[in-house]
Amino acid sequence: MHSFTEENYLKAIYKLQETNGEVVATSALAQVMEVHAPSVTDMLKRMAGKKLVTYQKSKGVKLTERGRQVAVGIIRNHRLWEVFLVDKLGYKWDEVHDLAEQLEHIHTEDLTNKLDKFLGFPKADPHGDPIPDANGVLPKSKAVLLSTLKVGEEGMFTGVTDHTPAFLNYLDKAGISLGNNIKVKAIEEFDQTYTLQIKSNKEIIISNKVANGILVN
Amino acid sequence: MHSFTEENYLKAIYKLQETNGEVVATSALAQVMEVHAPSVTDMLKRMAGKKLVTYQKSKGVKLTERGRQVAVGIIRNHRLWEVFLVDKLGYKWDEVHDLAEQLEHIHTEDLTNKLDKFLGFPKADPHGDPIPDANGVLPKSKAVLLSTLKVGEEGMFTGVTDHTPAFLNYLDKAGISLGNNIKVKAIEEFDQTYTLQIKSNKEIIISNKVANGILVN
DNA sequence: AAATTAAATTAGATTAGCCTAATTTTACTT
DNA sequence: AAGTAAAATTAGGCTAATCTAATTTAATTT
Repeated sequence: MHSFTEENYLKAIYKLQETNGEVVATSALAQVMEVHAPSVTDMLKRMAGKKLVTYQKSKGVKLTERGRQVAVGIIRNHRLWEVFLVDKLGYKWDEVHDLAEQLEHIHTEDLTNKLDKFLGFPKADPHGDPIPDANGVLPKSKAVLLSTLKVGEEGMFTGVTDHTPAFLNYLDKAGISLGNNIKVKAIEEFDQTYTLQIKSNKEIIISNKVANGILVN
Repeated sequence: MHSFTEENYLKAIYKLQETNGEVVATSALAQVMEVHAPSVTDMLKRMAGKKLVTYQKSKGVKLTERGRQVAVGIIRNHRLWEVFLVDKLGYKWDEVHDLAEQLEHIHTEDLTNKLDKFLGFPKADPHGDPIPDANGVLPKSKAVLLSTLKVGEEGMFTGVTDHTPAFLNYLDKAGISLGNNIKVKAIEEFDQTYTLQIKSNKEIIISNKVANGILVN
């Protein structure tokens, strides 16, 4: 139906629209897709021809409704495959991204829905990212960065903003796992470090960088 | 590593070598790959450059050892994914081929082996085709065509030579399933039809065409 | 062995997706 | 408002994988 490349552009545009606002710049896309700007311009023209995006020369791109549907479908598929890889095949959460990047492009509606059922209709992937439902609806999360909590406040660790293996590994080593309750015991003004209490027992100190990678509810 | 296209050529060459002898002709490949002959010539040159095949102008192709390893790896992966689709996701045996054609190209050694383990190290795919082991060894089958049996002889239904959905559906409808014991009760000389006894109870009549699609052991 | 037919190759194009270099458009300063 | 910097586009090329038309090589028939 659509090439892997087109699907990757759609996904990238979708994510940029989510985080950086409605209209996406050529340069931003070029950076995310790791190609040079003229390649993006080329591709956007082709995709506009297929009604996947609306593109105005030098004015950036937006997804059409159809483009959004495809993008969300890919994301749904990606996250379901991640659950499969972790829950069924025994991969660790920091190992699945690249494989899921490939598997996500193998999707018929039927396959995705059967996989969803097989996995028990999971609501989030191994990193806590919500899985869109079969209609392309993505539940709005009201999770906030751990770094926005004040001393004494607490929340449940429900997701990460940093998906790099390095960060995920750090969390493993620090003993911070999805679902844990995290309470901010202290914030050191001097160097912006946080003292946390995890699961009402152990206490640890993390940097601001780490606190910015953790989402709590 | 290798493109999907290269992998498909390797698989096609492998299968043609198995059935039609050591050396594969350009025209045979063109037919299987559903492309025109000059495309094959082109591709063979590229693949010879990568040491995946040995190719002599106008003399046909053979796989190199490396080419064979890759081809068998793809077949292993294809068959494991078919088992997954049928056993885990609930697909029927006539529905999985096209999906597995895509999934087969997503393969790291690790993924394939984890999938193998998850599926319980199956020895055959849903059509009875043997699954190569992790070292690329494919068990030699001594199955024979049902059409070669004489009256009174019997065997266990262990595979098909015709993988089309139409044929597989016919077998479903006729109540002939993998693993069934099949005994030839009679062969009608006039029109080459076979009267079979399935699982020591029901008796059915099949055509020669069907008898040529069934492998027994 | 010559002639014919069939198979394979070469030559020259096409498309998707990418590139670099040059140019144009937009945005930002002063 | 003019000048500069940054962003985007056009122009022209490249590669993988395909095509058609023309040619060459191999196989088969007389």
